[in-house]
Amino acid sequence: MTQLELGESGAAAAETKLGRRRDHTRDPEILAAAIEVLAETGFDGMTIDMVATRAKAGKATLYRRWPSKNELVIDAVACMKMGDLDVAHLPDTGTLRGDLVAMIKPRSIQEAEKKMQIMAGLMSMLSTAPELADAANNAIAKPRATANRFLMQRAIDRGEISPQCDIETLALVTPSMAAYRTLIERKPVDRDFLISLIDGVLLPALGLVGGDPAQRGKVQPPAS
Amino acid sequence: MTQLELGESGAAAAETKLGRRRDHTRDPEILAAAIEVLAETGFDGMTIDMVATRAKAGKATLYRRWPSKNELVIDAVACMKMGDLDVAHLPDTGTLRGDLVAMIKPRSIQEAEKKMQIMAGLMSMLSTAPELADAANNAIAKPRATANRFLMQRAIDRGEISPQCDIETLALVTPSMAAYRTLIERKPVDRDFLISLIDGVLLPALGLVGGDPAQRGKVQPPAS
DNA sequence: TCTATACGATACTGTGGAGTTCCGGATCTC
DNA sequence: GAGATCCGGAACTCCACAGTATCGTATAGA
Repeated sequence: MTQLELGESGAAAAETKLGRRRDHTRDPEILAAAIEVLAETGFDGMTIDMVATRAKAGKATLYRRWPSKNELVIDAVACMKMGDLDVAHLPDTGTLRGDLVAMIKPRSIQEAEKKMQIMAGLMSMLSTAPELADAANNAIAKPRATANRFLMQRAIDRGEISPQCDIETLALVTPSMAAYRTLIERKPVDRDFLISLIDGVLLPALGLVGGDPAQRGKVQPPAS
Repeated sequence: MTQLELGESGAAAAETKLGRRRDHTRDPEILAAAIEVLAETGFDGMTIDMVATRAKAGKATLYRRWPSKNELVIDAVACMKMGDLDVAHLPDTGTLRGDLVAMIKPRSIQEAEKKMQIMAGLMSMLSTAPELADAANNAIAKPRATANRFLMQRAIDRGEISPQCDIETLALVTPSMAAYRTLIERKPVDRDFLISLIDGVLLPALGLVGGDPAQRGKVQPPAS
């Protein structure tokens, strides 16, 4: 956003006046390189030279576009658009469990893990750059929770689960626990893990059976 | 552990031979100072001078004990013992909900938030120092999950909840979601949030009612 | 074709922090 | 009290990286 504003409004007039305009066609490559390096080394380990080299650009070129390393990173995170989690592309299998399981794809797992790497790399910067915290939250964290919320709301609408359910909180279960597992436990977020979340936490909490239907009815009433 | 071994076995003999031995009485203060600075500035923002100044020690003194900044931090995290989550001190109210709610104390919330600050500060280092990742996980993450698991197992033993429940996964719900909320969403982990986890996720998933008993029975059978 | 400008590459500067060395004074042991 | 050693403090070296300046080249526009 930052550089888009500059590129499209302020600078453009001056650029067309004389000679050729600044070549913005390579900006996406630079931003992508920044994201890659960020994911691999973290914000503090990342150097401008690394990004420039990876993007096959000169360091000066980067500084012609972004005033500092911080601005570059903020822009890179804000412009980061990964695979679609748009409402239009979400699965619709007819049952909530079907939908949730259908969202487990190797591609989306891999993407989520990369997002988490990026988030880990940003961690040290988040407390001192609130704008970055927002950008990271919007690009990395929110989309999955939004998708979950949508699927659950649809399940409520068709009467599969009770409208009393706390879907606000439940929509955060998968992203939270996947983040915890990746960032802190350092274990892989594989299919088994996600299935155990669905069948061991989400569906039971929503009043649906988990994995083993045999456990239905075995639950005792609460000691009141 | 590292410095304890050195202090008690190898170096001790040499130290007693001549003059007085190295004064290890101030090590805890130094480690505590390191933890404080770590929580405030993160690993990369932390300097040895900051730690030395805060501990009212000389920088050279720190290097006499730990060979590098990394070792110091690893030791500080490993030796970090905060308020007790020992099994012996856990609440026992007779019901699982009572126990879980009894664990919500301003003191423990505050402590958990500090732990998360530390974890955030360590994040950038975790991928390059596996030993640190283990130390951090043991000191920061595991204790709360262990406590939750103990409370749930006790609830199983007294027949309050089904033994089929996936308590392994469910024990991680609170720490995971609290971590996500602190580190990524940057919202406070307050009592309301924890209560909504207990009543909106944990208890329903365990087959107990959540907050509002009126919703019992409204749940439809699963679409099979 | 000519000119102006942006480009990539590279050399340079300045700063900040890791790790080292040295010193005067305090403290323990004998 | 004497001797040895460790302490806190401060000055020092060394290096990595942010940010700047320069240069030869490539290319778009006139």
